[in-house]
Amino acid sequence: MGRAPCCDKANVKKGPWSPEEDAKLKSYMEQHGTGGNWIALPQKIGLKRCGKSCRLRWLNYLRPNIKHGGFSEEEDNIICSLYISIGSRWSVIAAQLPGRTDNDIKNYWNTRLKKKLLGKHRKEQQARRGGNSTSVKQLEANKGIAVSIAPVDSSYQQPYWPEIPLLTPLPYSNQAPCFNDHDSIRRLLIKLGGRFSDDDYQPTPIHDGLNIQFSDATATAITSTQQIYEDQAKNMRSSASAACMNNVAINNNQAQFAHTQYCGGVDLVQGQGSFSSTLVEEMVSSYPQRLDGLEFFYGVDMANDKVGLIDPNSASWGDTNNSLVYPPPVASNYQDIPQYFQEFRYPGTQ
DNA sequence: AACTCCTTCAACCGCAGCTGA
DNA sequence: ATCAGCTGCGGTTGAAGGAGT
Repeated sequence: MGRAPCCDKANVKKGPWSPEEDAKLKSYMEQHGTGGNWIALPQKIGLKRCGKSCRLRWLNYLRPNIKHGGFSEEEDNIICSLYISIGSRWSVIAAQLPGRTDNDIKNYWNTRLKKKLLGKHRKEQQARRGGNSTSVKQLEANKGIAVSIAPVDSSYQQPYWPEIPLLTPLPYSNQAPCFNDHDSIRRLLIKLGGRFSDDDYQPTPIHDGLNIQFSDATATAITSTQQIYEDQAKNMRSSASAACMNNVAINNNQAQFAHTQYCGGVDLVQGQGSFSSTLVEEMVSSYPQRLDGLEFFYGVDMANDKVGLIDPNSASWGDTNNSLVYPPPVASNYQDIPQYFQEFRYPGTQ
């Protein structure tokens, strides 16, 4: 016996919404709100729609202050930076962009930003490697297992490590991090949906424990890439970018590989939230201004627009209402926007 | 003009998590 | 502790329109 359907599929209208339906829903929502029950709402207002469909229509289209299209460069930077940091958690990303919906951002990323980024990245790799790069199609074909495959032969040169793109320091980022206790960080990360190990640095082959079968060549390349990360991390332990690589490359023993990440200039696979909490703590306490997009570690209470300790048990980062009512801090100048993204957005201007 | 291919984006679907009984 | 109902999320689909031939 399967799960009971949320509505009577046979008597439910699908497809595009008519202006009349929009008007009904909008008018009801403005007067009454959901009444705490989306499922019952369509019946109340005489719509032959699934409750989920009503919710989606309201959140993505009818809700006040929704912006469509026309993403600014600032928004591009924020989206890219957050995607790099946290992956495809569109609701969290949307919460950083007032008036934007997760659906919009997701569409924008999938149809435009990703292509631009990959295209740009490939170009640069080709330029650097004389055309020996992983193609976009290959990356896509790997179904989220996108790893820039470095040649493993003896002539292999130092890999290309551009700076991790950095957001302009946020207004509150010069504050001392509030999450300086191990458990708070860990609980918040769990709240955000990750799984985290208490184990500290434990070098583990990047492909260990994965439910993914790599070809020998790919596995070799991943191992090789991991070695590069480890070497880089050892050499650059003092930078957040090294810590990022270190995290991603090493602490994947519990990983559920869900996201294709672009980090540190290399497309790589990031375990879903399997950061070492100690490393996170180290990053937070030592290099707060370099935690791209991870400003939630800084303890900003968005709901009250103040810096302070968020109760990790009550913080709700997916709350789109907050994003509308309390605009998040946004970079206000471009002097620190990474050259990479400037070039990516305005090719050939530098 | 007609056709095909590509891009965009609104909407759908299924799953996971939360909550209350 | 378990279960059912509901919500929220992210991946995917498909219609519509634009671009190219």
